[in-house]
Amino acid sequence: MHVLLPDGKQLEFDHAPTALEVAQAIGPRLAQDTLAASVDGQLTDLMTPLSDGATVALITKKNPGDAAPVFRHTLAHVMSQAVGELYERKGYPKGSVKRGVGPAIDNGWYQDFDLPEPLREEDFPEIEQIMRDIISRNLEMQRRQVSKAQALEQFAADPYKVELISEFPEDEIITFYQQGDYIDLCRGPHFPTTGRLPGAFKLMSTSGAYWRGSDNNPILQRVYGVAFATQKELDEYLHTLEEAKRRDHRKLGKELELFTIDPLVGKGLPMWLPNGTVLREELTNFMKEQQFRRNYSPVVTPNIGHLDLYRTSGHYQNYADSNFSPITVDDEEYMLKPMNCPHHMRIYASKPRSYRDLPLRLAEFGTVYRYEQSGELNGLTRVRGFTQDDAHIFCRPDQLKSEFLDVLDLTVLVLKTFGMNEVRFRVGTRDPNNAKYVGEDAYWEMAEGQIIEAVTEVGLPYSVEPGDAAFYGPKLDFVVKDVLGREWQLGTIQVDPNLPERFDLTYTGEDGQDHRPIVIHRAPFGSIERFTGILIEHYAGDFPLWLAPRQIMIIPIADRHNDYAETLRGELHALGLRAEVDDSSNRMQAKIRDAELHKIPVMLIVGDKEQESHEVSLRERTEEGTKERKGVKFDDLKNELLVRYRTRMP
RNA sequence: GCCGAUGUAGCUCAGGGGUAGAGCAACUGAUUCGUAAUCAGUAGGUCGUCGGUUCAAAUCCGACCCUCGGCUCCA
Repeated sequence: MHVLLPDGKQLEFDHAPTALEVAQAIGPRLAQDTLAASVDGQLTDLMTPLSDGATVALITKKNPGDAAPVFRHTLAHVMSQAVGELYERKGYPKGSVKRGVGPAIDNGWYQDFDLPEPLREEDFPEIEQIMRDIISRNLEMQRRQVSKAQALEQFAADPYKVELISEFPEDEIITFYQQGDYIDLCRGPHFPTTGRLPGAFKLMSTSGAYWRGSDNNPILQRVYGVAFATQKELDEYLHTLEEAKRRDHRKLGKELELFTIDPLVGKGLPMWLPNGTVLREELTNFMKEQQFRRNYSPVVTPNIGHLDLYRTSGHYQNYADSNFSPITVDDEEYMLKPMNCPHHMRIYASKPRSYRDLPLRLAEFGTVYRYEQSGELNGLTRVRGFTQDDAHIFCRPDQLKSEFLDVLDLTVLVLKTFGMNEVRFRVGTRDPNNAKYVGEDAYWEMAEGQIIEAVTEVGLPYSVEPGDAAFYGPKLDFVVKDVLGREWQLGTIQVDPNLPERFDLTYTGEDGQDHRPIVIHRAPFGSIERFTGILIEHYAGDFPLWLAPRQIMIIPIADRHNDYAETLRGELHALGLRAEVDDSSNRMQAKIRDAELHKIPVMLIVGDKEQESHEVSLRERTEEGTKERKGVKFDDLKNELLVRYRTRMP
């Protein structure tokens, strides 16, 4: 038996060694400082026997962050043990705490419990204290392997573990880990001792979670924790959470008076306030301009449709759970529209189409209504009524790729315009083993191939995710990462031969025969509500000039400058710029503070000097901070602002 | 929908069985000031809703609603 070290050195053993034994063979000091190992690139612990010829890189106290998933996992066990001890302190007999799963996740871990009485967040400090105590006991994490029968006996008192073990194959060797008197079924890996665990952890929250993720199962109590190799990283993470709170679009939406959600109107039904509407209209104008250039044809369709329309499209049957219930009028049934496509299909069908008419690009800012579960509703990002920047491109198979390329081009322009630089494209293809996908193999191969060709041609980074396609065709989603590293799914492009089929859409080809068009569904913003929510957080409310609902605040230093300020406001307004005068009796400093708090990007300060020479003093909020320019000719500034606005520069 | 937490003035929050509090915002008056808070005064609340306990409920109990954190779902 031998193992390889990263420097190419080879170590011989007369048995399958663990990574700890490898470390000991190199030196006892190293063995003490080793936390985990990377074996053939896979994170492993020190207690697991290695296979012959494996390459072993030891992770030591020098860079403990490399072993983060391992110590997070071990901390889940330590917390699990601590919770057991807490309930003993509360007077419950040993074994009354039952456990679900407890994996490491991004930034930390969670552990599910079935508890005799719910855990409260007030209990966190005590649990953390017990955890620190367990760490200071420096318990050894022992790895044990038993047969399935022995495991069933070992965990007989814990129904959740029994359920998991029962599903293993009969001959499976079952691994569990033990520290002190705490034993848990677990695949590992773990730190060798609790004493080597970092102290930079914190219990964050508790919530309910269904056993094995199914709402038919009992609900367990899940406790979340975060952990890092160093206190500094933990502090940074907590700071990021604070930053996320500061950027929260629900908070900023209220402060900047962008939108409101009123229970009397209905939950999940946001109303756009004047400031928010200005922002929304800037977004839709941008998209309208682009669609005009790309020869889209705008259409408008009603907010409800006959139930037969959705029976034909399949939306009524396939998405019954998330539609609003039908409305009966004069013995006919109607439904709030959950998608715009069925209406657009009927517009296509409203007259005979020739191959010369294609591609036909029907675009609509269409408002749709979907019944989202109440617990899902969230500000603007998850709502029951929203508007899509929707379009359906009806094309011939030979036009598919060029149309797809044009949609991709538009998408990339959108991302660039809003400074969303970290973006990921996800090509959802069919899972060949899943029967839900309709249509012929030849079609799928053609459509999937064309999408991947188009994405490659544009030179975008993409991943292919089998099984992620819609049941009728492949799709392309774009996912952006924000400044805080959170991912948001924006728009989507889907290729669909199914709806033209269901609606029996045809065009007359060159050959005089009827042919079936293909439809591309696309929505670069996706939902305008959701996109706006993401934009608010992306800019932290500091919108670029063209998007800022309140662009310019003119600040007269004293009342005698109000008339001059009002003249300037009128001139700016005549150019289409959004300018206001703060003619309150506040001091200039207070007016500036007020404009700052409202995140108004441009402040024009005018006093005696400016009034005499038809100038302004400029104070701007920029990404780099406050920028001041004094003695600026107003006529020059007017032009500058107008150009910036029209060209959508920051 | 499920689990848990929360709900006091427009906003941020204090109070906790016996007359409802502060700061900011609003309004009125004074002040006219050079790059993030001028001073004084006035007004503002069915303490989420409904019910119960009590001589007395914003406070204790119950149900419901909204919101928040998760779970599940997302054409």
